[in-house]
Formats: sequence, C-alpha cells, structure tokens
Amino acid sequence: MSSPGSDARRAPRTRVSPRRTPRQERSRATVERILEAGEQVLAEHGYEGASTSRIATTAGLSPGSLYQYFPHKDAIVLSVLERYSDQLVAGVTAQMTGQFEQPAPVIVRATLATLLDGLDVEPQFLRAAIVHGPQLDDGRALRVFEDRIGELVLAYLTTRREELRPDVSLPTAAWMLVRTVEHLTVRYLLDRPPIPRDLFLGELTQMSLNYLRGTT
Amino acid sequence: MSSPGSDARRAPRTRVSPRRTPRQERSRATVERILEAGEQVLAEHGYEGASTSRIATTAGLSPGSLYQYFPHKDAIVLSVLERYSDQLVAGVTAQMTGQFEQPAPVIVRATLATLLDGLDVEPQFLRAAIVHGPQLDDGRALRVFEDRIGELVLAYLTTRREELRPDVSLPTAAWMLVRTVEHLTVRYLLDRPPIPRDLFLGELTQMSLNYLRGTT
Amino acid sequence: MSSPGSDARRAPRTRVSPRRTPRQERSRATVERILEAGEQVLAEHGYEGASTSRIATTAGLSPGSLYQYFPHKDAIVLSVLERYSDQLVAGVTAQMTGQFEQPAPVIVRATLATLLDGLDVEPQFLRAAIVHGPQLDDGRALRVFEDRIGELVLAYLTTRREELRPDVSLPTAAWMLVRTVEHLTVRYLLDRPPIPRDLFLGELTQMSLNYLRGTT
Amino acid sequence: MSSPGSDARRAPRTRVSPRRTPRQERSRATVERILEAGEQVLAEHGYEGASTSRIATTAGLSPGSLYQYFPHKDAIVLSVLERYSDQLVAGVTAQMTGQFEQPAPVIVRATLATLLDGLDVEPQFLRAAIVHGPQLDDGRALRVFEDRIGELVLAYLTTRREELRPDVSLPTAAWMLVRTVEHLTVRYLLDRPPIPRDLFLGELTQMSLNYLRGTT
DNA sequence: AATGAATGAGTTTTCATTCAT
DNA sequence: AATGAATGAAAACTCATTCAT
Repeated sequence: MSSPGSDARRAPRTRVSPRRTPRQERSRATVERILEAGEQVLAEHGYEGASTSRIATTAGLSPGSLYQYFPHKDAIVLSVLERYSDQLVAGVTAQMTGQFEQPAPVIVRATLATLLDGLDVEPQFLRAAIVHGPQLDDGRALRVFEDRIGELVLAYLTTRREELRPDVSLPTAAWMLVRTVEHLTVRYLLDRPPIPRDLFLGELTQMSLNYLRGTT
Repeated sequence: MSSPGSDARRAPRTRVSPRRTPRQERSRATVERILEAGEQVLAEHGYEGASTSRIATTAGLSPGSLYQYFPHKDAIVLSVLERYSDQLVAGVTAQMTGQFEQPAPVIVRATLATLLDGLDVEPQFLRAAIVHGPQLDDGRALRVFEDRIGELVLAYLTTRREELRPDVSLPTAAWMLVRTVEHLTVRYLLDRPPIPRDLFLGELTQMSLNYLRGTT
Repeated sequence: MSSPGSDARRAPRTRVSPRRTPRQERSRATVERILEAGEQVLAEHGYEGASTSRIATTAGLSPGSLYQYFPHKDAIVLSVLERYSDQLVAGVTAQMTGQFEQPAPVIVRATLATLLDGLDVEPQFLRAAIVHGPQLDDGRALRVFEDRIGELVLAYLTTRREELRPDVSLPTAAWMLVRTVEHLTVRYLLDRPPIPRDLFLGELTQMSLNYLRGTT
Repeated sequence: MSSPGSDARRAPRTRVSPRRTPRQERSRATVERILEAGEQVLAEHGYEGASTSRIATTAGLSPGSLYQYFPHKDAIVLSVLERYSDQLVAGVTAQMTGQFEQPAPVIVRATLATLLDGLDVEPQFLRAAIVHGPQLDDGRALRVFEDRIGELVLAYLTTRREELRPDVSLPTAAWMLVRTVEHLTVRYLLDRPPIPRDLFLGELTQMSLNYLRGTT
C-alpha cells in the first residue's frame, strides 16, 4: 500500500519556548499511532472489520486508550479518511497550481495521473473511503474532498472560458467532471478492467476535454 | 438470474443464492413475498436497518422460515437487487432496441432519461444497491447489470463505428460510458445538486456523445 | 429470603413491559424465570451488581434472550419491582378493606404489621427497591405504590373525619403518614435498631394515631 | 462490605478516610479544593455523573493527584458529605441549644425550620447524600449525622420527661423522631408536593409533638 | 507533588442463525 | 413447512485506578 502516512501538516513553529513538553509529544505520537493503525486495519479488514479492539491492538494500545483521543469509533475512521483526503487534495492542487498556461491536454492528463496514483492504495481502504466516507460526519469528509477538487476545476475552467461551449454552466460542468473523474478512477483501480493504464488515462483525458468542447 | 438459484453449494459463502428451487406454487409465492418485503425494508430502513426479523415480519413470516428459501440474509438482499436490476435492464433494453437508426442525440438522451427514471426509487434503496451490491456475492449483481448495459452500448457503438474516433477501443469506450452514466445518474438522484433535470440530461448526453467524437 | 413473588399471580402489565406479549406457555415461563432471576440477583448483589449477564446466567439463559422479552435492563428491574409492589399493595389492601369499623388502634396496628412483614425481604432487595425504584421509569413505580397506599389511607381517614383534628387537610395528612410509615418501616428493617418488633409497631401506631388527634 | 457493588476491580476497602493528615498549608488547601469540587460536581451531575476526572478537572487538578489525598473516589464523596453533615448538625445544634425553656411548639418548629432550610440545597446533591451516603463507609456518615441529631433530641426529651407519655422509651422515641423528621423533610424538598411550606412545617411540628403526648 | 497517559475488566445491547417442537 | 425461542459471539464504550516521568 502506498501509505498515506507521514502527516504533511507541521505545526507552525510560533512557539518561543525551546522546551518541548514530552507529554504533548507523546500524545501526538499516540494519535499518530492510532491513525496509522486505523488506516492499516481499514486496508486489511475494510470498514466492517475495523473494530475498536482491532484498531487498539494494532496500535499497541488498550481499547480504552482510543477514547482518550477520539470520542467514538467513527471519529477515528473519519480522521483517517480526512488525513488521506487532505493529502490527495494537496497532491492534486500542487499538480495543477501555476501550470494553467500549459496546453490543456498536458495539464489535464498530468492531473488525472496524479489522482490515479493518489487513489492507488489498498483496495479495501479505497472501498471503505468511498463507501463509508459519505456516511461519516454527515458526508462532510467526501463532500469537502469533492468541493475542493471542484473549486480547482472551476478555477481552471474559468481561465479557459472562451475555449468552451458557450452554453455550458461552469459549476454544473465542474460537478459533472469531478464526479466522473473520481468515479472512473476508483472503478478502474477497484475492478482492474483489462485496460492499460495509459489508455485509460488517455480516454479519461479525452472525455474530460471533449465534454466541454464547442459543438461543431 | 433472479430466480432462486440452481446452485446448491453449501458451507463457505462463495455463492450467494437461494437455497432451493421452489417447485410448488406456494413456495414461489412465499419467495415472492420475501423479496417484496426485502425491497420494502431496504427502501424504508436501508441496508443497515434491514434485519432478518424485520424482513420476516414484513413478509408475514417467522425469522426461521426465511432460511427455508434463502441460505442467509445476504442472499435475500442479493435477490432483491437482482430483481430490480433485471427490471432496469429490461427497461433500458426496450428503449434502445430497434431504434438504432434514430439520430444519436435523440436515442442517447431518451435512453438516459429511461435510466434516470428507472433509478429514481427510494434513495435508501438506491444507496443500498450501490453501496452494498458490490459486496454481495463478490459483486456479481452489479457486474451483471453493468455488463448487460455494456453489451447494449457496445452493440450501438458498433453500428456507429464510422462516426467515432477511429483510435478508440469500443469495449473500453463502453466500459467508460456505462460507469460514467450510471454513477452520474445515481449521484444526481442521491445528492440532488441544484441542476435542473433537463439540463442534467442535456449535459450527460453531451458528455456521452462528445466523448467519442473525432478529435478535430 | 422471604421471596416476594413466589406467588404466581400475574398483574396486567401496562407500563414498561415485556417486548412482546408472551402467547405461549414457554414464553410465559421464560419471563417468569427472568423475573425470578432478577429478583434473586437483586437480593444477592444489589442493584449495582445486577448485571444483565448475571441475570441471564441465573435464569439459565443467554444474554441475548433477555432482550426477547425486555427492551433493556432497567425494564427487567422495573418489572421485578412492580411485581413486588403489586403484591405489597394487595396485601395491605386486603388487610384494611372491609374492616373500617374496627377500633382504630386495632386496624392501624394490624395494617402496619402487614406492611412490616411485607417489607421484610432481603435487605439488598429492599434497598435496591427504595434507592433505585425512584430512578426507574421516572419514578413511576414507587409513586404508584405510594399513591395506592395513599388512597387507602385517605379513604380510611375520610370515614373517620369527625374524630380528627378539624384543621387538617386530609390529602396532606395522607401524604405525611404514608411516607412516615413507609420510611420508618424500611429503616427499622434495614438498620435493625435495638427496638423490639412489638414496641416498634406500638410506637408507629401511636405516632400515626396521635398525629391526627384533636389538639386538646 | 463498604464497597458498593462488590466489584472486584477495586481494592478491598476497610476504612474510608483521607489517606493522610494534611499537615502543610498547601495540602490543606488542595484537599479543600477537592472537596469544593466534589460538592459542586455532585450538585451539578449527581452521584452517577461524579467521575473522578470531572472532580479533578473542576478542582484544577489531574486525576492522579486526587489519589495523593484520598484513597479512592468514594472517600472524596464521603468527605464531602461529612462536611455537609457537620454544617447541618452545627446549625441545628445552635438552634436548639440554650432554648430548652422556650415553649415546645416554638422550639420544635424553629428547629424543624432550620433543618428544612439546611436541607434545601441542590436536589441532585441532596439525592446523592440520601441515596449513596448509606452505602459509603458502611453508612457511617449518615449514621453519625442521625446519631448527633438524635443526641440533641434525646437531651431535649429528657428535659421534658414529665410531659411525655410515661410508657415511652426515650431512645426509641428519639430514633423514631429523627428519622421521621429527616425523611419527611427530604421528601418534601425532593418531591415538591403541593403543600405550602408553612403548612408542612406546622404538620411536621404537630406530628412530632403529638407523638409523645400522653394518651388521653 | 503533580501529571496525565494508559489500563482493562466490565458493561449493555444486537442480530444472523439454529433447532426443538 | 413453519415456528419463534434461544443462542452467543461480538460490538462500542466507561472509568476508577495506576505508574512512569
């Protein structure tokens, strides 16, 4: 599994105190261990098999300790998914940002490739994220993910406005594109159809570009 | 397919199918009652709330009786989903069949409208089908559905071969199209984005048609 | 233990009651076994020690079976307590009813003796009833008990109206008397002060009678 | 056994009292803070909601620190209750002391009023004291309270010996009176029956006085 | 003295499945 | 065929207490 670990967010070093409290360090580490364990358990046993005791054992903790850091099981799962989602968004954002002048096919394909790689994790984990994410926290996690990607797409489409079908509503187009791309990528990874990766990326790029091309 | 299975294998849950072929009328009727109850319970309470006892009660049976007709709970759910899938496929097939000579935008849009209507059932039911279908019987139900629709699409594409991008692989294109159309339709119904139905159908049609248009 | 509820009389349950009406003898018997077990566990381990698994084991059942008949643990405890309360009220009622013409000291003392005997159960059980009864079902069980006894007392006082202090409010007097008598009896049984039973009954009778005597 | 619930995970309890005499000022202050916090938590959340961590937080301490001053949770609760009981006894004592020559109705009523006011605290706190006090330290706290009040009453009765029923045993009478008065007052405060305060005090006074009046 | 992370046995409850009747 | 009582493993979660720092 290409583990979405190693937390990218480093707390801003505004602290003046040269001394780190070992307490906080330890708590941080424990939270990290729990998230790591949650991710691993999700990847190995899926959402249904991700019991608190399994997570605790994997994290090398007792069941009770989980509840020092998270109010209930789903909060753990949610945190794991959010962490993963944040990473993914960061990756895609990094890919797109500042390359808007590149030729469309280039930037689109590169972005899709980034997404494809980012989603290429343990199938069980991906399935858990896709299937149960929407039910956690009232669907906030997945919605946030799609909204963020949606904003990127919208911003990009806006810069290319004049090349697109004039009749199209940009928000609608973004809505369609984000879900299409997300779902096809996920399905490609989960179902492993007999389509070579390059071909898949090409077709997905084609579909994305053609969708908004002016109708001749 | 939807008929309680011929396959009699027991113990490890490899196959999910009805325990025995009901030969008697009464048995048939009981199976029907169970499926009806299953559908209703799924629609009202979702997959998580679809307990065997709820299904049994709704069917006017005792829990134990369920096991005369189905080897376990998921076999019931699966049968319910298969029944629904069969209906849907039949509807879409009827729509497309014999109208291949109609102008593409017309037939495509009409077909998509049929699908949209067919999927416009109780959200809880749709969600159960989409979310849990793939986990039942190793995803057979959903795969079968998509394969059948895929065959239809493939057949249609074949008749239009010369109008399409020459580089495209038809099976690949069918794979992409089926999943795209299915997912967007489901998401549209479940998430109810602020997109009017007509616009949505138009965009979806556009996306489908444009995807395979020759690259200018 | 002078077990409350060796008696097979079944009071009609309207309140928190078994989850489904036991139609069959076997169900009836099982409910009975659960209540018996609940009573015994309460008597042996008190409310805090009355875990569902202890009750189930004592009843010779598995934990799950409890929930075929009661929606949750406290419903079992409540039923046990109600059964006991019903018995007690019945006993006291039988004692008082139809003997209103007896000399006051006679009937009062006899009634108090009945109550004292009726409350002379396992201390742990009595304590559980007194301490936790008020917290179950919003205190309904204990309130019902006191209200019923209160009605009896009120009825009796009414027949003796002219012998009592004219300034007294009968409902107030009944309220005072019921709680006084109940509490002193319970405390006498739980704390076992060095007061002979006869003396205690005499004093309690005296207190009850004197309370309402006209102030000379 | 003093331990509530015969629960095996607790260490055997013999005596429930502060672990050590706090000699230093700071320790004293900390104990005080803990007791204050305990009282507040009891008043706000009742006995069930009075967790050690809640008490620690309220006291501005860590859970572990509690155990520097008290051997276990119930020792804290017990100390809180004892402190309260001491106050109450002091108040009642002050009220009675030195007024033995006042007319009985006056002093009795005044004393009862003092008691009623003293018990008129947060209902949750009162309930905790009444319900759980008896289970702490084998009921020592409540017993001490009642014994002290009992001594007062006994002393008073002794000074009035010749006005009372000659057959009565003074200790028995004191036992009866103390519990009656205590319980009725508590019930009056907790249940808030529709009886005006003045009437209630009058009736309680009446009951107390009449109880020992010579039988005419 | 103080901290607070960690413990872990124990709680109530659920529900697919079985089997005696 | 049908019943429905019984099962029992598993789940999520709590909290008084301990102990390394």
